[in-house]
Amino acid sequence: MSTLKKTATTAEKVNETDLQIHGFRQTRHNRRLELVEDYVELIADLISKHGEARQVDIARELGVAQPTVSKMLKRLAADEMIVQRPCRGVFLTDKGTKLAKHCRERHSLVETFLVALGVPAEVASIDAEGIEHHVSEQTISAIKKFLNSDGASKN
Amino acid sequence: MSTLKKTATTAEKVNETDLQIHGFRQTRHNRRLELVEDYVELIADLISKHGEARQVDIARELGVAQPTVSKMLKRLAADEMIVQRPCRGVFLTDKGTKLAKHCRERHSLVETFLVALGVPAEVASIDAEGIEHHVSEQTISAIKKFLNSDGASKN
DNA sequence: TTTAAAATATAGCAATGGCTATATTATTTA
DNA sequence: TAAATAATATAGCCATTGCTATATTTTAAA
Repeated sequence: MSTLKKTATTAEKVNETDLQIHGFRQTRHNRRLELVEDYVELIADLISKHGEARQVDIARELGVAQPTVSKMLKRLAADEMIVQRPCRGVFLTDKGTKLAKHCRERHSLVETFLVALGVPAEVASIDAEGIEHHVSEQTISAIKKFLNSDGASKN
Repeated sequence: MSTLKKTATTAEKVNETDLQIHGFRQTRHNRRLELVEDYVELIADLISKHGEARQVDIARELGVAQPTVSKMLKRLAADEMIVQRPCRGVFLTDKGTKLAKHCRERHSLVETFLVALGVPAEVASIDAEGIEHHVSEQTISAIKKFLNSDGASKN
């Protein structure tokens, strides 16, 4: 009945759907990085605003419980994104700083872009939060190009 | 030391960061729906292309194992998104069809938009996969408006 | 109508990301 | 310095999403 049935177990099918598989795999991979990116980005924000990033602050900002943050920070420390100093909060390593910088730039770019498109600021803020992690370098370039020409056309 | 410390345990803080919390909560909520949306969208695609959507096909397209699909379909059936017919694949309920339609439209809109922005088709396809789940109705409207005016300016 | 093959289901494991309740460890302050 | 408070860590639970290995059920074929 199905055109797929006959070859469902053969190897030829693989090539046919390779791109699709790659797409979903890439997306799943991005989804696993989302939380890490949220954390380093938030930690950078807290440090720049308040000079420190404590677990209670992170937990409050993210809307999760403190032990959840504690567990995640352990993971980030294992990944060498942060260092923890007792009762003094967490600090970004070079690696973490680089990632945070990248995320902040990408985040603000996406948010600016949405606002430029006419999305209300509050909604743009929420959408950007989810979208940012899935924006490739090529799309970043395209957005930058758009913002430049858009800005030029309005001046 | 920190400006947060003094009031960290008081209720006043809540209002101050309410929006931020709401943003992350919204994003976490969206993230939980991503998989459901991926499935119904893919099921709709498979049915329209091949007249049926079997677990093996879904698994191959998503790049996961068949038991993973089996488990997820159980959840989708419990959510009344699909009905399962043994050895005949899965079919969308009205509810599932509505969601799939919405997702497909949103997905293709985002992909079209990225291409219109100048993102290479292959990259646009991957990025759209991740982005689509985080695009609000307001952003959809803004994109539609852009595509219309963009199309008009080139005609 | 058995048998072979295909499709689906189940069992059982692991990692992740939540939670509450309860230590433990640092820092202040009395 | 001892006690109180603040910050962090740990224990132990749950749900989700993946996996492999192995049933079980359906369909098709001999």
